[in-house]
Amino acid sequence: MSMQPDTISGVTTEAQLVSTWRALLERYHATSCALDRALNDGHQLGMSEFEVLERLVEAENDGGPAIHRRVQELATSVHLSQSALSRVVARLERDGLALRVMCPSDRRGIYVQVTEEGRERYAAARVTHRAILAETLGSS
Amino acid sequence: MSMQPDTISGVTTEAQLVSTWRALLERYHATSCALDRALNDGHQLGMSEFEVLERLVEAENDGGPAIHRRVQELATSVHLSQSALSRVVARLERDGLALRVMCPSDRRGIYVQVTEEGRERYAAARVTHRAILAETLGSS
DNA sequence: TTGCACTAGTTGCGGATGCATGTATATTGC
DNA sequence: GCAATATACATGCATCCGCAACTAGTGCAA
Repeated sequence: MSMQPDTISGVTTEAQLVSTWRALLERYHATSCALDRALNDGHQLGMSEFEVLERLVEAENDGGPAIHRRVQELATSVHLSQSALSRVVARLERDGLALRVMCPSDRRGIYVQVTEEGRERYAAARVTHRAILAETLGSS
Repeated sequence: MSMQPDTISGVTTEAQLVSTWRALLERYHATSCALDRALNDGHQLGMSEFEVLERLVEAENDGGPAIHRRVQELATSVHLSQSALSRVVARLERDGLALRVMCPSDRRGIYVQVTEEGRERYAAARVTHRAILAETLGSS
């Protein structure tokens, strides 16, 4: 019965919006489920852990071996709350994949540094990660 | 040092795949966070609850007022595990938005039926939902 | 210096999810 | 008809997440 969605102008239709959103959800869930399962099964790594490791390794490659990352900076980059990121880092540290280093200039801040084991674990997981992306996103 | 990504052919580059995936994550998180907050604040509804209500209402509109949905069917439709969906339905029922009806032909199965209050709550939330989609996905 | 507001990160807590399992019902093979 | 197997949903449990509160450190101002 009710009011039709705004189909008249060239502006995005409500129905189009919804179908875009559903497609986005579909792709997101398919990919993240496959990723999470593959990373967990093959590398004992959650998606969040992988994403954080990737940022740490990228930062190292970009800026030389001594560049680390601030916790907050990492949080926005991987779309997690600060508290969630704090715990991801705690898990990485517990598993020997990263290190918390006190920032000397501001003793509240923490630098997060990937360890050698972290680099190796990431390198291995990266192959799996890219393969899943190719499988799942390639056939979009 | 290492091997370059497969940049040669017209096939999707690894780097393209990753940037596609990151963009997807960005859009997903931005939209789902905004949605979840708006639905919670304005309508006491989680995203999962909203999605399930939407499926129930759609089923009613498609097939007349007596059509319900199987739990498992709903689960795949909203990208939740069967157990998660069982609990979503439990919450909807607790809040008076849906009803579990025993399926007479197969007494293991249950039909989920939206209540009048559920329809009203959905109708109100729908406006918010579409507005957020327009804001967040429109400016893609 | 001392007081106060602000920032960085951590932690208590409640909620949502997936996996494995449990319970009840249906179906199949004999 | 009956045992074995499969299906549909519910539940115990562990994990992860966000919010709010907390701790520690910084900076500014009187």
